[in-house]
Amino acid sequence: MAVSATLHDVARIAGVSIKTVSNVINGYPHIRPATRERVESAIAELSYTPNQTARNLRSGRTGAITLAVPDLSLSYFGELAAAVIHEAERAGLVVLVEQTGGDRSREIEMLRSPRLKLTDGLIFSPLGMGQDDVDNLSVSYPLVLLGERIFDGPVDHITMHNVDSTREATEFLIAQGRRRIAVVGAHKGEIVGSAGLRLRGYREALDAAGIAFDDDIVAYTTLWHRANGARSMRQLLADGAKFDAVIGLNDTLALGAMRALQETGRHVPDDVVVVGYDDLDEAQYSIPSLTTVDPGRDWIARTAVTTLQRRLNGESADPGALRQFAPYALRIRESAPQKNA
Amino acid sequence: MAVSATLHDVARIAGVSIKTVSNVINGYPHIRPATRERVESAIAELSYTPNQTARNLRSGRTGAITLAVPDLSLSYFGELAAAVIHEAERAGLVVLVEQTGGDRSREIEMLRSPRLKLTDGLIFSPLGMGQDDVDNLSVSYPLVLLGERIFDGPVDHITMHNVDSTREATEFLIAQGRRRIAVVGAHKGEIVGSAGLRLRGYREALDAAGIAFDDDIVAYTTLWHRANGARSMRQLLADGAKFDAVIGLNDTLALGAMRALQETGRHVPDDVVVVGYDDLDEAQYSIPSLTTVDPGRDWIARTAVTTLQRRLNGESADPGALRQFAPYALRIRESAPQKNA
DNA sequence: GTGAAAGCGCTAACAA
DNA sequence: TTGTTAGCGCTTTCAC
Repeated sequence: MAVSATLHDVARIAGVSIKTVSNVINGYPHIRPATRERVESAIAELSYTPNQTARNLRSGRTGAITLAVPDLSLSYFGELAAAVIHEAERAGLVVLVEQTGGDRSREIEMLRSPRLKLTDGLIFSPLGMGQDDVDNLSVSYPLVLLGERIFDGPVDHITMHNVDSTREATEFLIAQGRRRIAVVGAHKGEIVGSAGLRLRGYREALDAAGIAFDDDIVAYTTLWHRANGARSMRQLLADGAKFDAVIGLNDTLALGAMRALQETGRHVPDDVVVVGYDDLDEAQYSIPSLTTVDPGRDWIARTAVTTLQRRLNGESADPGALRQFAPYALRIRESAPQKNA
Repeated sequence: MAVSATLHDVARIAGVSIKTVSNVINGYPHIRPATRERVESAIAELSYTPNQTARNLRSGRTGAITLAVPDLSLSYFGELAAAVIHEAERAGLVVLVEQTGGDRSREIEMLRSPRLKLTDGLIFSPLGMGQDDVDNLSVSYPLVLLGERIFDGPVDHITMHNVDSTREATEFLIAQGRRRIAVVGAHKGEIVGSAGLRLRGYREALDAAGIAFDDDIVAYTTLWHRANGARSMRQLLADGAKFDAVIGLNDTLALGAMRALQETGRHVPDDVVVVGYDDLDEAQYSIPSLTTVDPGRDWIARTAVTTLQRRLNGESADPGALRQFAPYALRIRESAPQKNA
């Protein structure tokens, strides 16, 4: 990181060879105490620290991994990154963070970027790429894929029970007597992807309950942030849509929608109940607090790091175990409370 | 990042020397077209990419910087990191993110960590270290300090107008006719640090308006997150404190406090007005939206990166210009609206 | 316009 | 127990 002493400088001062210095630094046990002491005082005198880059070149490893997410200012990815960095630190790895903006071409470019060469492997959470781009995942470095944009790729993949969990959340609303359940954040025509899968879970629950799907209470919006949640909800209200419940396909959408509901005088949960998806920290402290799906973010972070590390250590994937699903749970709070029987 | 072709492999296939290959890669202009073509097809054939680590060793630079923050799951730091990474990318740098947890000893340890050797410089936002730890900032690599924990250190320092901006926010409340302004998030006995400085701005505004400071409406809490904002507010209410306004020393505290107010039936802004500090994305979409101080986060990120880069390029600091203040602005929203005259 | 060779700082065979 | 030496893959004088 700066002009500093080298192994040779230390060796010269201590009157030994660089090998001996190297041995001392790397904790090689069989060194005469007197020698060790001389080396250590030389190290202290020069305040020598090993050049990490040279070590990397020698060892072929950097001890760093890359995490690529759409944007850290999106709460979900901020919390995911926090968890990944935390887990990586426990594994002795540091994390370089890239932001793709969720843009397909930037994601593809990122996969081939020479900048990745700075790290040993990649944890990648795409948002713009789709099934057609699966070939781009055939890269020459260890890669762990997160999310639901691409399936059956040639890489380890950690994903959520999107369909099951959203079905369960919808069933919960139906069990509370709700029949007109609006959706905020759907993506037109999407089959895979978080939006498509969660919408499928929603529809499966409706079907099972014999409730007709009504496209008039489904709001479509691309980027999942608060502003779009609020805008979509205002649009639904302006269109005169009638509903007694809302599912935001993520928490920020739900929070934005809740805000729009309340600014037009609707009461949550008395008039409309609202559920989200992600269990952000914020979901506990919104007003009202948000009923939501906890998608197992910490589990995902931990599994991503340990899986990547296994590949870094050369373990090849068990072909049957490439895909791993995070455990989920419905967190029932005030915005869609459990009715007392 | 993986076993891959080297310059020598390419040179052999192309029938040239490695120097020529290197020239082609680095865009050296004077190469015979035929030669260039042979080299390029050899590169393509082997799908060769340069080994970044070797380049780093040679050049003494990595093209990466470290950003150390308390925790990315704290919205402020998530948004700050997003801005820093964005600016760094524009400057051709990648960013390694470390989380210190805001813990003093981990912060100090981080400054000396050999892991930093992987990058060229550090942007450091401490939370636990204080003025007494200033000596730890005398490091051998380029360092840019963010925040208000340490002043007059030997390094570039980017900070906020904490006192002025909070005074202005408080004056705004006073101008709206508020006299009993509670504070959430104060730190007992703190002089420097965000909490101490912001509280000082608050007191200056009170003094100027001839309003007595009342410790009974100041809630002390260490970690600035939603839960503590809510807890502090509940405590104030339980203690029977009387107030007509609340200043949260950051947005998450203010949002938590607002939540606690509303769950006990208080209306914001009719009964109590609330202002925060940070202008998180969320502040625009809370219910009601939050009046807050925009501390110039993007400016901070941009200035941090450009300042660090200047040091990386060997420019020494102008001693008088080590300290830079971000421009701030009060964002007036629904939680503490501007009264119409 | 292209090649040969030194060396960035370190690790790890292999010797002594 | 310690020293010598050969690279890791690249950039960069300095020749030709």
